[in-house]
Amino acid sequence: MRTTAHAAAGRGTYHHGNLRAALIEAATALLEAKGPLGVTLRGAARRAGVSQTAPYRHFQSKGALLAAVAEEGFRRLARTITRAARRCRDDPIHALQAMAVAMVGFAAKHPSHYRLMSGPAVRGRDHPALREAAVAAWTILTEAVRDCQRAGGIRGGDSAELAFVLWCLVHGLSVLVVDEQLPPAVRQAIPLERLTEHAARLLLEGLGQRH
Amino acid sequence: MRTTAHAAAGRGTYHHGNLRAALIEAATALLEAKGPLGVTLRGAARRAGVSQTAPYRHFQSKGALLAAVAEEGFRRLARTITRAARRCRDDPIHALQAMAVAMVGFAAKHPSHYRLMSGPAVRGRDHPALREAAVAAWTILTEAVRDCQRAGGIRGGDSAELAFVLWCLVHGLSVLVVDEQLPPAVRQAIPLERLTEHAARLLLEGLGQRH
DNA sequence: ACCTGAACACCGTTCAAGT
DNA sequence: ACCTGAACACCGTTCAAGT
Repeated sequence: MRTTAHAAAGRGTYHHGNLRAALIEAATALLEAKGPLGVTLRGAARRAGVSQTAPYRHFQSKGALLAAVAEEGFRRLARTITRAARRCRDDPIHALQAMAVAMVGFAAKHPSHYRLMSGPAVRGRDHPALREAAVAAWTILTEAVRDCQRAGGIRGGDSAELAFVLWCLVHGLSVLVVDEQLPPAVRQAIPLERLTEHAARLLLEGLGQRH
Repeated sequence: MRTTAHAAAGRGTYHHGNLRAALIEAATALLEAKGPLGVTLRGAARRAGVSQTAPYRHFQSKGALLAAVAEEGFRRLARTITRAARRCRDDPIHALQAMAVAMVGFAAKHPSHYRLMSGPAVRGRDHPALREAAVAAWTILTEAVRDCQRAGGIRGGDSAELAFVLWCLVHGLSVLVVDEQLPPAVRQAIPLERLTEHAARLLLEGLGQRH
């Protein structure tokens, strides 16, 4: 934030400011303001107060800048679900459900950012740091599943596999929300939070011990 | 197909050929060949053998053309899952599982097309025909759920709500596949088809009568 | 080491004009 | 009714040049 204010004021020449961080910040602002199609390398440079070609000193391409923005998104997502889980450390199943709700809530609150994170603009294959951040978020969920298994809340077996199914469900809901593709019949009546809880509960019942 | 051949041969002047269909076809070809970012209004026009501005007689904008391509994708998807279900008409639960596998298979086979269908490039809100096609596909799944309920395979209640949860799960998996975001631990060992079956089974157990 | 300016090959879209 | 050509305001990226 401070960096942007600095650039906006136009006092510095940016010759020793942290342009890299400023560009990530500018791109993020563009993303939230104008959506994925509104993010432009030139636009980010303008917003940071530098020439159109300056970004190439810090990012190999537009994709590399977007990857950095997405990476930051995954870090925020990880923080968000961690915080949600901490609030119910006593009941692992409840914690898992809270994480699911928090994740969908994050997507609903930052649709463009979530879209970028899961979009084709940045493929993790080309950006190791991005992939790491994504895996870190995903690992948190896996560990929460393992906690549930230890506590006897859900069946045994490969926790990564079980966590993956939950991830699919929550990610699928998030993406539908972000793309405004919730079927009208569903969207009309049910608040998002209850919808997520409901979906997670159905799955967790499937993951129960009884089967 | 025939239209493209016709255009490629360069014999007609396209003054009465079906340019609209030819453009949809050209855009689809570009999409499959070069991915979502490779689809261009000018490129589609070139491929169809007309000037850059000709498309505007048939589509209000690039978005409208993309919406038409996405619409066709939903129709193909609907056909695909219908066909899959027909092959096991005797067992509704098995049919539902087959539909899930077919849907993920469709996404894996046509990643760019699936991406476009669920992307931000085309919002259903602005394109009623697209929305209709999407709802039609989604309705097929809902009816399959209802069949299961009648047969006693899964619990009662709002079939749209249950179908929606299944849709989230399958769509989430499809999107992860398309975006190449399957966690390494998962992708390494398990073939996609088995993964889908496994995910669907877990959920369907959650949807069972016992709870 | 970091940044600028001009340039290239593209875009989507508009508008006047052609048949 | 349907299409073309020139034009406008943008892109991402490269390259030589500046400090």
